[in-house]
Amino acid sequence: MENEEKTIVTNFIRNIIDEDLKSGKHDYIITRFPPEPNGYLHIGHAKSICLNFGLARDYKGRCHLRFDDTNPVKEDVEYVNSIMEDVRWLGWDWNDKLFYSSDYFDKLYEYAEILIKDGKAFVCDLSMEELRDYRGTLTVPGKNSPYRDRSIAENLDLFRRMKAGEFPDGSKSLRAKIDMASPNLNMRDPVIYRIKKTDHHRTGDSWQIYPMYDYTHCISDALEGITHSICTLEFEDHRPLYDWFLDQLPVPCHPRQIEFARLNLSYTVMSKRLLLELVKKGYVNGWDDPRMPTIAGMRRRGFTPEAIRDFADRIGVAKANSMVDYDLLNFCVREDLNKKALRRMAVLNPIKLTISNYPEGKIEELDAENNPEDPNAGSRKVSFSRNLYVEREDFMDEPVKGWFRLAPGKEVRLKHAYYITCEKVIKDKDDNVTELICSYDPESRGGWSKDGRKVKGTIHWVCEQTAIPMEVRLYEHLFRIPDLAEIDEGKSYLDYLNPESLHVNHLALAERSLAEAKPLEKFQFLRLGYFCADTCHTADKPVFNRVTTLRDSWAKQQKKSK
RNA sequence: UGGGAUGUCGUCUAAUGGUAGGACAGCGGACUCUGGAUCCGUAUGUGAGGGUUCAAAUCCUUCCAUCCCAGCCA
Repeated sequence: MENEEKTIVTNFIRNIIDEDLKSGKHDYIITRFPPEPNGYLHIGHAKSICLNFGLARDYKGRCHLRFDDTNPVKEDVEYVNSIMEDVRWLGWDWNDKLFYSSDYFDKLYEYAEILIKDGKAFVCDLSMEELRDYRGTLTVPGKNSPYRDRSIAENLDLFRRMKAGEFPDGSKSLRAKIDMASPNLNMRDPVIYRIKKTDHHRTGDSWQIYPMYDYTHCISDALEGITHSICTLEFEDHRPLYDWFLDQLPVPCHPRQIEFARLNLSYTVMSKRLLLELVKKGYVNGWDDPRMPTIAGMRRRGFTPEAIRDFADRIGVAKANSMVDYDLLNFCVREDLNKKALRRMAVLNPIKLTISNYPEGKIEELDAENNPEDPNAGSRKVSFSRNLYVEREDFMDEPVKGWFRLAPGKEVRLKHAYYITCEKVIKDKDDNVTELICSYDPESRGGWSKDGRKVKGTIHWVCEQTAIPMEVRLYEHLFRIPDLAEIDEGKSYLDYLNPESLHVNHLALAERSLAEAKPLEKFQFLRLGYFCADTCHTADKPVFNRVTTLRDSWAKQQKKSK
């Protein structure tokens, strides 16, 4: 990924790193991406991944992949695997720096005993409900636990017995002894170990107690020698606790936690909980549904890693909460796919077109360039005959001002083929247009004429004899409103799901070569947009997903004049 | 009404006391065998008030708005 010919835009984290390097605080940097394996990665994670791995790349440091797996009831190897696949697909490499917080369970336990021996942690018998009462509220201070003053020996004994599995889930916890009156709730004697008699996906049944995030994360960072521990804004209040643990314990170093604003994208949600609900309740077809903002979904939709990385660069990194316009994502894929995607012709809503003066039974092979943006992409043959299909929307019986596509008496160019003129419109008894009879100019083969006559409109087409039917899935935003944080009183985000988010089209016809597409291969269907062969695509049953449309200045103009 | 943060074009983001800049979106135009791409041009912004200074987005001050925190989740 060295060749990303991008000018690096600075941000406040890079400024901090620059200072740390300049002052000699660090000679190199180590970052980490620490997902919890309890769901699939989404575009918001991609922002964090590109930030952390991108920093490591640019500063010639390294970035660890660490699974933050301290809560076995929510976590699963399925997620571990999907996360590794997605990070790799995005183009990043953690080399041999793959870790799990569970790798540190022994060390974490030892440290906990140190805290106890130093009188900085105690075993508490309060139930969850009691603990809530004792914690106080945002405005009133908490009260000390009645178990706060147990002797060190008793704490040690109880903690060891917790570990040995002598007590039921939830009956006891190990808590840090900090300050129940702290205005920061996180400092009110936070729980650091809880009893969970649940098997862990890596450690099996060897643990009956599991450490909490706040305790685990800072120590894991320190053990790995992380220099800059980058997380999202909601952990800002946790930083004093992050620092507190590291100050109490004989850890090898003290990483600096830096918080940035997570990504919000318009017309979608970015919460693992909500995404899980969409999957579980069947509002979408799995984590890789092309409408999902998951990496897996976007991959299947046809987004490229390059486009996503470019997007991550463009949105920048800051501390202010923000909402990024989905159009920026569209821009990024279009820009990438414009350079790479081979052009093909397909008709989504076909109408029959017959060329009256073209010999019956004749089929000729015409040259068609594969990508005007890339001379090396070469060309292909497309077959042409008397019987064609064109896009129904490219014909207008009574054309509006500025229309330069097909209309009665009008001449247009069939892309790569001939000039044709619409001579006759055939309609059924309900006045629906069923067929267009046209004439062609044999002198215009290839799509131009010697007399230099101007033909403004160019439309795409397919040949009836050789076209193949296919299924095309067209997508719109998953939700009807841009900001799901702004929903009406008493409504759920589910009430804002867009019922139109998926259109399945079975009418579409494509030029023959598209049958040979490989799953996940991307094309530009001329004048229609970028399309990606679905994971279930086969030559016998071609299925394409629309990644995004092309820019359409005609449609925009029409919308405006309406 | 506790604590922590954040406010710069419509959106995202730079500017570290010295000309408020870029990108997307928008608008206008050129060009075009994709109404695509490309190229050119253009409008729009420092939350508000006060203060310091030759000079303030930046420093001080008073407001205002928004977000986060009361899991044995991360």
